[in-house]
Amino acid sequence: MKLSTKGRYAVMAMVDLARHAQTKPVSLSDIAARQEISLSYLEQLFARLRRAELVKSVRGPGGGYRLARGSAETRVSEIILAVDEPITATRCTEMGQAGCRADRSKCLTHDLWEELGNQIHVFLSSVTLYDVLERKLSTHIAEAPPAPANSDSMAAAS
Amino acid sequence: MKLSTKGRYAVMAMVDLARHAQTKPVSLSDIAARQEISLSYLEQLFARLRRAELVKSVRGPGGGYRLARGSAETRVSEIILAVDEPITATRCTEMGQAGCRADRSKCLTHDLWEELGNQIHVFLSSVTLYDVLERKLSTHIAEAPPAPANSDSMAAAS
DNA sequence: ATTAAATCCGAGTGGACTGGTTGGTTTTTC
DNA sequence: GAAAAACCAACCAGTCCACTCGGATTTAAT
Repeated sequence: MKLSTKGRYAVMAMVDLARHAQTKPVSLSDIAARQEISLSYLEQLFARLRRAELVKSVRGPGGGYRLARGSAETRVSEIILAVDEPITATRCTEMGQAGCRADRSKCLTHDLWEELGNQIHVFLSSVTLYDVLERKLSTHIAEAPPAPANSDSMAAAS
Repeated sequence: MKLSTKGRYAVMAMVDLARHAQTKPVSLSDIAARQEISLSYLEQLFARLRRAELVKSVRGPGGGYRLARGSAETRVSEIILAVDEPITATRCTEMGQAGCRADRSKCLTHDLWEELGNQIHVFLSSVTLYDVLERKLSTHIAEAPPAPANSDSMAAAS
């Protein structure tokens, strides 16, 4: 799973949509204004979200977008996968299959990246739009490992 | 924490170094040949790794690099932080402090990205070079969440 | 002393990706 | 018919990545 700002914009927009979708569909210009994302860029993102069947569109005046499913049934991982198509990892041409399997010593880190991908996916799959809105983040997953030495600084995932 | 291919190259190189550092220091041209990374690019990466005091250099013929600490005392998170300087997250100008704290509704996803950053950091901090070499990845951290709906596809983290 | 192996250093570069713009067209409501 | 909205296709400036090039310094071996 690729993690880029594009995916984050999409999640921001979807959270905004989930928040403001009561009865009427929500127009992209509303989301653009609230989230300070350019309208045309949002259009590109929502074209992908629509193809992934995460949202439904209503055309014409008073139209806009609705969530295809409920906010509690839409997981963050799905949004990111929809806009940020996977892309192949560094060497190992694709995760499980051929390529890297050949020369074992050259891809010692293969398992590491695969496991990291699992971690990220598990986490983002465990969070729905509803969770984000209600601030019910499941912090239950990880508990601090032994981690003996000095604590190095933390930053945003990009 | 930023996740890019640069960080992955650095980890690949450091694992290679840990593997081949017996008595002699390991030259970058050896690592470049084994890992198929350009020598000059490796030089840039190791300049950062040296400044971060993760490796020590020995100049002159027969020289090269050594791990500054043992492979079991060098965590993957440190390597990535050394080469891939953090960079500020999307909106929220920096994680904890000012900026995004002001307009709460605009940054509903703040907590999500912060928690994701925590997850990634915890995982990468729990893995040392020794673990990667010995293939002792600590998969103990995450256990599958409820995850009711269909399982969407998995891919590499980038 | 020379040579050569290696680390160091800084500048530059092609390509990819980001975030956005422009300029439309269709659909639909009023 | 006017206007609001989704749609769509191209294009673009900036940035970063992975890499190259051309050196310089240090030092071991001859």
